[in-house]
Amino acid sequence: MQALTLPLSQAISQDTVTQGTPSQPTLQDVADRCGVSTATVSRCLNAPDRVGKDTRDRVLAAIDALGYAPNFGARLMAAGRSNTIGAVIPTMENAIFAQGLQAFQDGLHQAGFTLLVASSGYDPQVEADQVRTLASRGADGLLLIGQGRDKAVYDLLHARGLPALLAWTYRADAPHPAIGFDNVAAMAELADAVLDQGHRRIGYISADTTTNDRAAERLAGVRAAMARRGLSDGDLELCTVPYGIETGAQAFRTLMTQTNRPTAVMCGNDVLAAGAMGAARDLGLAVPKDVSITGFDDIELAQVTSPGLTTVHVPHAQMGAKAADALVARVAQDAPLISVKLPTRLVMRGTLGPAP
Amino acid sequence: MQALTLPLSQAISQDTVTQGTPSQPTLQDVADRCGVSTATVSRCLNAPDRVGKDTRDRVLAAIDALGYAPNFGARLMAAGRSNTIGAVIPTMENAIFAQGLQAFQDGLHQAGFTLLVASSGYDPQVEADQVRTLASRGADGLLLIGQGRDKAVYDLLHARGLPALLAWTYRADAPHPAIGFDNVAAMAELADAVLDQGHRRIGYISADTTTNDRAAERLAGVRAAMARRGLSDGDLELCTVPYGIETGAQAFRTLMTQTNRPTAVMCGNDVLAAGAMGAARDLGLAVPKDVSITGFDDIELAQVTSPGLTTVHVPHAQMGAKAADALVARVAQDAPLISVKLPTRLVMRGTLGPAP
DNA sequence: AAGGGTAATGTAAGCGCTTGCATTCGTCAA
DNA sequence: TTGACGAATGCAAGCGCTTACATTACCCTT
Repeated sequence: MQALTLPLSQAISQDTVTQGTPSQPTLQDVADRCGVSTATVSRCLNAPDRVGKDTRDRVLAAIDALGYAPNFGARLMAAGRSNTIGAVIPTMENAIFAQGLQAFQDGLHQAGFTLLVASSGYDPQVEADQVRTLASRGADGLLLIGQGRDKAVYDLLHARGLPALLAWTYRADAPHPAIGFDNVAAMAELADAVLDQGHRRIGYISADTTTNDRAAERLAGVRAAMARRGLSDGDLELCTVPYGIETGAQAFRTLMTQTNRPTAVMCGNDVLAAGAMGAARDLGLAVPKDVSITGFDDIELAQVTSPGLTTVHVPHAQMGAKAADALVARVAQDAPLISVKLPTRLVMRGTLGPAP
Repeated sequence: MQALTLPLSQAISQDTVTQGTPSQPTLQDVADRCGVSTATVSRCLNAPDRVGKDTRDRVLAAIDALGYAPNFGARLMAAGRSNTIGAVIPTMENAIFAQGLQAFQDGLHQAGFTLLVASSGYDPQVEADQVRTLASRGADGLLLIGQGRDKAVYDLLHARGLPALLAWTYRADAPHPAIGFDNVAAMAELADAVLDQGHRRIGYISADTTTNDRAAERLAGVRAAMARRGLSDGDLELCTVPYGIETGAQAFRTLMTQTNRPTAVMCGNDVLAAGAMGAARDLGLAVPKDVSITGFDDIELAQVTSPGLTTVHVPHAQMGAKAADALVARVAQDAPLISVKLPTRLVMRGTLGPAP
């Protein structure tokens, strides 16, 4: 065992740098080896029932023996299909999309599809780039997050004939097929619960609403709920920050150090809320006695804070799985993409209490 | 706004199902449009300085006008390079690899490379499959997690001439280039800190050590530290569970409900530790007064528990960035892959205290 | 026994791009 | 003026695979 204080250390082992030609076995090699044509081998792989049983066995054995694996580029070019679905998500940094994406990937894998993931960092320009990249890589279909993006992107998809499914969003009036939930209504329901506890000064920590339509919708949900009770916009103290635990903490401090501070701080998602929880602890504020805090998404984080975060549960896994099924059906059987609205559910843990 | 209680709902909008041929513009189209050969257009893209300035401008304009994007499959087949790096990680579900991966992706993107991510679910068989898939997709290089995997996988990589870099691991005696940290030493250091607090009955919650060499190494670190103090294996209460917050909680309950229970519970990573924290709360045990808990990794979760988790900080972002640089250099300039050991650091938050 | 049908397999034409080599053409030195 | 040379460009051969169509070999049916 080594001392832990070793400095960042030096070269130890290295791989063998490019030598000879490791050239892969090709269809032709397999064909030669069992005295059939490449067509037959190809059919063994793509339509096994169109090949005689013994030939098939022989071919499969040869494939195994040679360690043959089809060349993706060639296949893509010849067949025009890639058995690949691309996904562009805003970020991989936090766990918001992790569980849904994992389910999505599992679903695809089961159907023999591969998932290509790209992240945009919430930048529309980058997202457009990533879509282009995935398209030119031959993705057969795409999963995108949210509705809000440049028309140019939708045009590109249409021009390419590339089916796209939107996720983490659902709006009855949306022009594109989507699978998700109603951000507005879900956050409004949570806001109702908060207002029911007698809170009238509400703080709200939001992600940037200009490039993130889910964030905008959630904010709209709070506003709607407040309006229904006759509360004005002035009763909502808004603080917009980038996603992150630390930024959430800062925003919370900002909200709580002003005069006439809110009695409840609602957050656009659990990550921000977790940050707020930490800041509350540091400020010596008891949750929910001194201040209530809520989140949104119900990711793992929400169970870990103390007390557990009151939040909105989103069926991530179900959404990912259904999205995979839908896209596979669309790509493989030309089934139309259909919008689906999934139910969300309030999860009352311990961070929401009556107004002091 | 809709009622939140709406049932999982039905078809609303659908995309236009396959029509006409959306066929993309090709190199030939671009070439025709400006009266040059495809070779010239290709060179404009791949070796601009080998083309006259005015021709180049004309071609680039045409590319823009036509919205041309190169066909990846064709390019891969003709050139044999894909400008793609693949990564196979155990899971996307929790945040353990998220931050490192994000940094990795950023680094690659900056160098003009694309990242392909696949996850294995800690299943060696699936991992081997994913490696094969990525290889046949023309990945120019691979990032893999940990050292432990079947020799067949390494053979495959070697046969393909596919450079691979291992991450989240570093061992001086390792046969393959790796960038990471010394799991054994890092966990031993943490165990020393625990033992320094007078704990003698140690509980340890581990992930499955048979398919996860990092988990095995961390466990070895604890054992080594204990051995150095003359403690026997009997003083270590081991509980092995799959990764997860809930499984961590269960394991903690198991450890604490037995007679002669441990005074400190060390966990193989922060996710398990977060679960343990929750279980401690539910059992009415104060941390660290009644029991100490430690984690490993220092992911976001670790800041969110109350009190904050005492853990081992791993330089995820640095690791991801360096891995990207190394692989790009290897692929683009044939630079040898070099093993790098990064420093870890104990983070004393609040969950480790003196033995009761 | 002949004709027709079917299942199994082979033939060969691309898919869109890169790149080694050939060609063209203008420039410059002798 | 001529030849050599280099820069710019064109030509065309693949890269490994899929698939429409052609061919072959059987097995039935009448």
